Amino acid sequence: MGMRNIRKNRKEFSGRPVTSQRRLLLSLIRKADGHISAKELYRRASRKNESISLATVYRTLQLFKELGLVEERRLGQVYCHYEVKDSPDHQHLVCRSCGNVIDFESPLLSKLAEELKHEHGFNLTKIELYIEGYCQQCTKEASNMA
Amino acid sequence: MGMRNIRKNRKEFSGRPVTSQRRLLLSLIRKADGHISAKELYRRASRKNESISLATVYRTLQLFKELGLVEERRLGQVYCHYEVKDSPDHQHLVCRSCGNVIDFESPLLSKLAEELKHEHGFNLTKIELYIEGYCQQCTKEASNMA
DNA sequence: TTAGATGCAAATCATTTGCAATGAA
DNA sequence: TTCATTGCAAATGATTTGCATCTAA
Repeated sequence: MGMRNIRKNRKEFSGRPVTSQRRLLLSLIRKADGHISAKELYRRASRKNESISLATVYRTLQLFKELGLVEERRLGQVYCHYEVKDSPDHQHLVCRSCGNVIDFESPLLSKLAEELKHEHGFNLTKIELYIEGYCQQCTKEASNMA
Repeated sequence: MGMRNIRKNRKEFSGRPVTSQRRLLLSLIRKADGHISAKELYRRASRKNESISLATVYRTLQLFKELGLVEERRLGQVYCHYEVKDSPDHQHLVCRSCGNVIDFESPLLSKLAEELKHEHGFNLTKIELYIEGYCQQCTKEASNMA
């Protein structure tokens, strides 16, 4: 008895020790709506575990990246957001006014990736779009004020 | 007499004082091959003006951005590069192995911008691509080693 | 038992800011 | 003269790291 649990634990982080912090952080990332910053993840984790440190959050995020569990994205010009890796390929629109992040996807991006491979012989490992602008809502509000 | 010079100076930075630091920095950015980091700009400026400070470099870059003279781009995950604004629309490929930055342009990107406007009502002010991978050279070298 | 993880504090690194001194107009 | 700019040093904010202590296996 107990066999199944041991196996399961061993696998969860590819043989790396399963700690309560790692379990907590992974579940919070999965619960997060799409993407979450290290700081916000730390805030939420602190509610469940008062003594968890920011360093652990960063180290765990690093580990999750290496294990391919999460994806790191730089949104805006300052800090990173993290999201569960198996979420479908998509990009983000960051509204300069309300700060909301809107997800979208487009087949044009994979076409672009193909183009780069063929025309420049580049072997792509990552392709991200960084976009700024005003969302529909904020664009409307601005034009009403004018 | 002198009228022309005064006019010219007034215009150069839209009425803001023309200092030797600003002149130096602008000329160095224009001489730079496409893009340059704040740090490297500071290094080059220091050769001509020993006492120039990094703070001035950052403040001047900030001003140039506001005046629309340069464009700020985040390359890699850490720091920014700056480039003269009237350079044609293009994007960068950052090689993960040799670190070289390769410029390229593609009409697909403006198509994508159009798509976003129509499908999400987004009013775009900036669209950038962030790409990582291995350049042709490094890809070849890696496969020779295998 | 022991390699690897954690918490804490201090360290980095890019960028920003307060302030007194300086310089352009 | 006067207001903006500069240099310097200290402050920020995100992220990383050294180290002594814990803990999963």
